Amino acid sequence: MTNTPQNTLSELTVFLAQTMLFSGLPESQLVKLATIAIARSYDKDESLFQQGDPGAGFFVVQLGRIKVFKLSKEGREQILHIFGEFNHFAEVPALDGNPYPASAAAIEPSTVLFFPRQAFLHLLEQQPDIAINLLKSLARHLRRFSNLVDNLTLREVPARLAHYLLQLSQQANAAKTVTLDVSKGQLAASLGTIPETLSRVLAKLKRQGLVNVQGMNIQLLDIDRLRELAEQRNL
Amino acid sequence: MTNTPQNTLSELTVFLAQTMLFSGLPESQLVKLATIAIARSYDKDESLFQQGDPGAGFFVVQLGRIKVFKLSKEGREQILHIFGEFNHFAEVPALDGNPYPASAAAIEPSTVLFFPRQAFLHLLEQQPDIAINLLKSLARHLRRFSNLVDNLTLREVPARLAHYLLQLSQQANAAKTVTLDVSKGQLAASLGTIPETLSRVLAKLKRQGLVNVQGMNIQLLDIDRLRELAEQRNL
DNA sequence: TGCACGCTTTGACTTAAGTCAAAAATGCTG
DNA sequence: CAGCATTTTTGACTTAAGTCAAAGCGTGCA
Repeated sequence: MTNTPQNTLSELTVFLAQTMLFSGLPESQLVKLATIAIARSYDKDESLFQQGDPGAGFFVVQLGRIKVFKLSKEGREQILHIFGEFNHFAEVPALDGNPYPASAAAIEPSTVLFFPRQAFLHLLEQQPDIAINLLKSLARHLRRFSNLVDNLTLREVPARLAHYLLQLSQQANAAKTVTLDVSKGQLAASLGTIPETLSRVLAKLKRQGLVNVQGMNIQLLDIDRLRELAEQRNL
Repeated sequence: MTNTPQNTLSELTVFLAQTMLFSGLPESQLVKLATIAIARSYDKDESLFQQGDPGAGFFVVQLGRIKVFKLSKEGREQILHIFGEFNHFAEVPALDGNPYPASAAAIEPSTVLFFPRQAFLHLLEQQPDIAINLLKSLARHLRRFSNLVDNLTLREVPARLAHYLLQLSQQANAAKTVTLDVSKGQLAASLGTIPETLSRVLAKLKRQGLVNVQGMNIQLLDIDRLRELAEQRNL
């Protein structure tokens, strides 16, 4: 990790205004926020913090992508979410001061803004608007979790994969061909499985004529049946 | 469901002040809150709302217990959490107006206070203290979820069960014998499994001399090994 | 250009946990 | 207290998904 002090204050405020958390705030508040933010850069695979570390503050992704994940004792990884530019995470430890409940690492070279807990709490007290935005933000995280639990326990791997592919397609406004935004290994960890299983399931979908796979590009051949598969939860 | 208008306003304010969400609020605010609250009673197994229903508002449990759960298409149930007296839930749909992401039902005869979305949002705007409490509350929910995902995907059933039993023991300040607070069927649904599997796992722990089971009472015979088992995530 | 490393795939096998069905236990309710 | 309904347990079986090991690929670096 390296501290990267190259942002000017006005660059920072412009950036902050584009995040969900700080959008709509008056310039004066943004400047204060920019003052307490600490820019940090991370290499690919470098860790930001580990599960159990004291909750020192929260992060806003300025550039790159950060995965937040849990690790089992045997080393299996469950990715909770991957955060991209303008996203923020770890607000809860920043709020309650308890340890981070998960770990975080950069999946590509990344720059983040770190907001130390105390300074942030201080600002929060003064600015109720931030509290409202923070509420929205936590609400979003909660819906994500609720969805994750649903996927992980009530659907089997093929359904989770189909669901994921359809979502990707959605985001690329209903494109028939999608490009994976993470490596297959990371995708497996996001779907709550391992690379071998993902590979086999993809091969099965291919065999059944639902998709065509070449590397990271996946052609969705039969959206209807994929949708059916995604809907069909558990067995 | 029946509306139960028997609370007096002062009874209500006294009650509300004891919830995490409304603690520390001035009397005047509590009265306003009491005015918009609607008391409802439910029989055992009666539904409060279903996944997908429009987010009409949130709930505070006055009496009894409410389970919040997801259902797979095949009817398997995953309990997200069971809320008891003074607990509140479904704040997110009340905040963002989107549909309930899960279903809720009474697991015993229960009375809840329902806070309709619009009236609540109105109060929220006027009272920043409520926003702060709400933040704490959502933070708590998020930590719970994070823990749930950990359990469900990174630990196998025996570890989840051991973890649950130890937690129960903790709550009864380290009692050696705990009484299940829910039926075994509901416990299975909380642990992300089915009654048959739970039954078998309990039998195994018994065979191994870790516990003694008689109905809902479970004697923890070897806390250390239980702890080991709980710690041991996945295989 | 080539080779070396990491990622992905494939194969053979194991295993945790689900399914279905029936028996046993429990607990209400009249 | 009997009798019925629900819950829990047990048994035999199936299956999804994990493990371990080896083989393919593919990309980037020297």
